[in-house]
This record gives sequence, structure tokens and C-alpha cells, in this order.
Amino acid sequence: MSGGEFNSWQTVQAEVLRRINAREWKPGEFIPNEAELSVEFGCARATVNRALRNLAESGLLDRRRKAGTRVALHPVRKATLDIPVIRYEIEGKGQTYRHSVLLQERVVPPSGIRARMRTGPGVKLLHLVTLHLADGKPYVFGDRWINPDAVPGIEKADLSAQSANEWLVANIPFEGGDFSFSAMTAGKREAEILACKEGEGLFVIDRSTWNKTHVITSVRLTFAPGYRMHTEI
Amino acid sequence: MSGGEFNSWQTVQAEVLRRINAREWKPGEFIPNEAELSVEFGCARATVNRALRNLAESGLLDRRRKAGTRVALHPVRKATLDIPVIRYEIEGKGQTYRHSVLLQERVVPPSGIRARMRTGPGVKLLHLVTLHLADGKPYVFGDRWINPDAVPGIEKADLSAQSANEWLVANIPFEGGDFSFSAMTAGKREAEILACKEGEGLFVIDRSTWNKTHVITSVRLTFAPGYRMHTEI
DNA sequence: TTGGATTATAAGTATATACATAAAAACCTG
DNA sequence: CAGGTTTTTATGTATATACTTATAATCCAA
Repeated sequence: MSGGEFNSWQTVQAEVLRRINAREWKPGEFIPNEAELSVEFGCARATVNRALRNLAESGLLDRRRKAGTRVALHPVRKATLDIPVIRYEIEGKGQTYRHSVLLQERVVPPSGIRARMRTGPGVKLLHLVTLHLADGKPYVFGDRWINPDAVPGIEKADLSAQSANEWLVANIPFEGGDFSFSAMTAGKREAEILACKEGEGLFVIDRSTWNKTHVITSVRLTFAPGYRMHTEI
Repeated sequence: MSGGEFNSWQTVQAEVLRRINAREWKPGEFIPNEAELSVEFGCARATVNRALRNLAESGLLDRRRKAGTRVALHPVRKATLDIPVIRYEIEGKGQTYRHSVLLQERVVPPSGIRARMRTGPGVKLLHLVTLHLADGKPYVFGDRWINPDAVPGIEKADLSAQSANEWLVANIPFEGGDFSFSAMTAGKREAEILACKEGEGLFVIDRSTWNKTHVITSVRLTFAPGYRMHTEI
């Protein structure tokens, strides 16, 4: 490639990717800088910039100002996965969605939750246990804690009409969140709620969301057996 | 905000985000076009473009040429998660990594695998079962199928020195992959290999990677109890 | 009324230019 | 030579401009 042809940032990206894959540029090695590449490819530096930035975002390149751009040493692939609202997920499969509130209380949380929610000792939180059903069958249940200080209006919300999750995403802006995925073994409680056998392996998502000042909510979703989360690169 | 101040694409993005969160722009609604916003924010259209493109990538906006930009109706949050090589993951925690090949054979795969690998009937694949250990304790085991047609050189590779996964990422470029995450219940085999109890819930990742012409490999990783995959938004 | 061609429009991209910023490298200076 | 200062440099960002492309909307004819 020596200039003259048509070039888009995608063309540049593809060629850079090819060189990485072909080991013409080896892991850890510096690649030519943007200015040089733009000359080589016969395009503007901004075009090269966009291509390299994109590759850096997906983990294949490491870039640092002044230092330059190098092929990532440990090419950690990044997969993006969608975190849908459960109702949409169920309805998206053509099943009917229903949910019911199994428990709603305002209590002082156990210490683990208190730590996650970063609330003071003795502060009461809203505790909700909700079961979501797909075509009438248990799909997932959520054990959720909400900080009422962070969520004005939650007291007045009818959480049996609209699930807490939906109410929150619709009404409370948040800045960030963290997710963790794991597996657990169904105990008596889980088996009862999800109508499965004790001892089955269940998929679990723990999630907290927060805004600038508060942890808004922290929830553990325990899915019925067979649940599968999927993504592509 | 009416022009004159300092503006970066991040400022624009933050303000757009604020309006979405504050429901000034409601889900499903069209927002002003790039030209209008660039006037309002007193910046170039390219700056607005970058901000909006970014928000669209993270699922908060829907954009279509000619049609315009609208707030996503079902704001599916996208989380990105890192898919590390197991050795790096273990070594990253300061533990020592070791792995051993439990089984290596060249056989015709069962039909489920054959479908995943898109190989013809009767075609033999490389089948590998590998256990990865952290500080000598079972961490995860991989049940892997490799298409030798897609992987020249695999026959000569010493897969007890370097794990198949590492060998593959180091030697075989791939175009895409898919991942699915689920939970299973430990049976006799899993309990034996992972030194856990039968009936424990285990975290499972199924993953296939391919290039233009072939499915390269398909692997199921079954993690020892307690494994947790984590990500932030 | 349908269905195909035309037009108008909003996003998408490319580019030259300029300046900002982080940080490595070189240069002091005590 | 240590520690701080300056310089250099590669990436990061902003902007005006121009052109491309997908596609919604319109128009027109059978």
C-alpha cells in the first residue's frame, strides 16, 4: 500500500489489523506514528487517528501521548454485552411478562449490603424481593436494596405495577454501575422461588448503580436453570 | 448553554446525557440534528458528531442517516468486559499458574460440536481437555475442539508447554467470536476434575472463534466454585 | 393506487490546519 | 549525580469545509 488509492479509516484499520495478525507488528512493538502512517497510507492524520483509536478501544493497541502506539502485549479482547431490562428480554422472545413482589420492607441491611451501599450504620433501606415470570414460569428473581435518600419518590411509586428496575431506569439517572457474574447452588429458598431442584446451578448477576453522591441500588438477580447470556465480538 | 464557553465533545456528550436523564429529551423522541446542536453549543458539527456517535455506540441514542437521531426507546446499557487469557488472569492476582493436558485426541466430534464447528460428517477434530491451576488448586478446565484445517501447525505444537488457548491467540488470527455465559451443576466428572463437591453450581463460558473461512475452535470453560466475572460501566 | 424515479436531508466521512496536553527526553544546576 | 526545569514529540482534540451515502419524502406516471 503506497498511496493513491481510496482510503477510509476502516481501510486503515483493516490494514493495521492485518499487520498485527500477520505479526508484521509484534506484540509489544511500537508501530509508526500517526504522521508517518498518514503519509504511507496517503490520507490525513485524523483518519489514521480514528482507526488507531478504534483499535485501542477494542484492546488491540496501547497508546500513550508522546510515547507512541504499540501493539498490546496481552491482547485482552473486549466483548460488549447488552444489559437489558428483564421485561424487554422476555417480551423480545415473544413470551408474556409478569412479575410479583414477594417482599417489600424498610429495614437496616446486613453488613455486606451496607458496605456495598455505603450507608451509615442504622440507616434503613428499602428491601424488595421480586419474581419475574416468562409465560407464567419463574424466570429470575431479584433481591434488591434501594437507598431512599438517593431516590426521591420511591416511597410513592407503585412497585407492583412497574418493577423496581423499570421504575428506576425510567426515573433515576445514574452515572455508573458495576456488574459481576457468577454461579451459585440453589438452596431451599431459591429452589422454592424458582420452582427448581435444590442443588441446581444457577446463574447470578450482581449489580450496583450509583450517581455522583450515592449508591442508588444494589441487586442480585438469580436466574432459573438454563439461563444463558450471550454476546459476539 | 449558549455558545462562547469552552466545549469539547465530552462536554457536549455530558450535556446531551443530562438532557436524556432529565427527560428533556424523552425516549423515542428525535433530538435536534447535528447542525442545529453545533450552533446551540457553539462548536463544530464534527464535535457534536463525535459526542452523539459515542452515545449511540453505548446504546443511548439511535441514529439513522437522513432520519436523524432519537433517544433510544429501550436504553439497553452496554457493558464491555475483558476476556483475558487465563494465565494472565491468574498471574495478575499474584498466583502461580500451571496447566496440564488431561486428554488429547483426534476424533470425530459429537453432533452438537460438529454443528458448532460447521464441519462435515466424519471429519476428525482435535479434542483437548485441559486443567488450569492457580497456586496448585484447580481454577478452570477447558474442553476444547480445534479444527486442524483452520489451524496449520497445531499438530507440531507442544500444547503441554503452552496452553492451546495461548498457542492459538499467539499464532492464529481470528475475525470474530461468540461467547455465552451460564451456570451448570457439577456432576461426577466436574467434581473430580475441579476438586469440588458434586451438585455445586459452576460458572461456564462457551466460546467459539472463527476467521473468514472456518470455525477455528470452540471451547467450554468450567470454572471452580467461587469464580466471578466483573465489569464496570 | 402502486411502484419506480427524483430530490432533499441528516448522518458519515475525509482533510488541512491549528492548538492542547501528557510525558519522555534532554538539559541544566546545585 | 539527584532533582528540578525545559524542550520536544506523539497523541488528543477542535474546526471549517467539502464531499459521500443512506434513506425518507416527494413526485410522477402507468
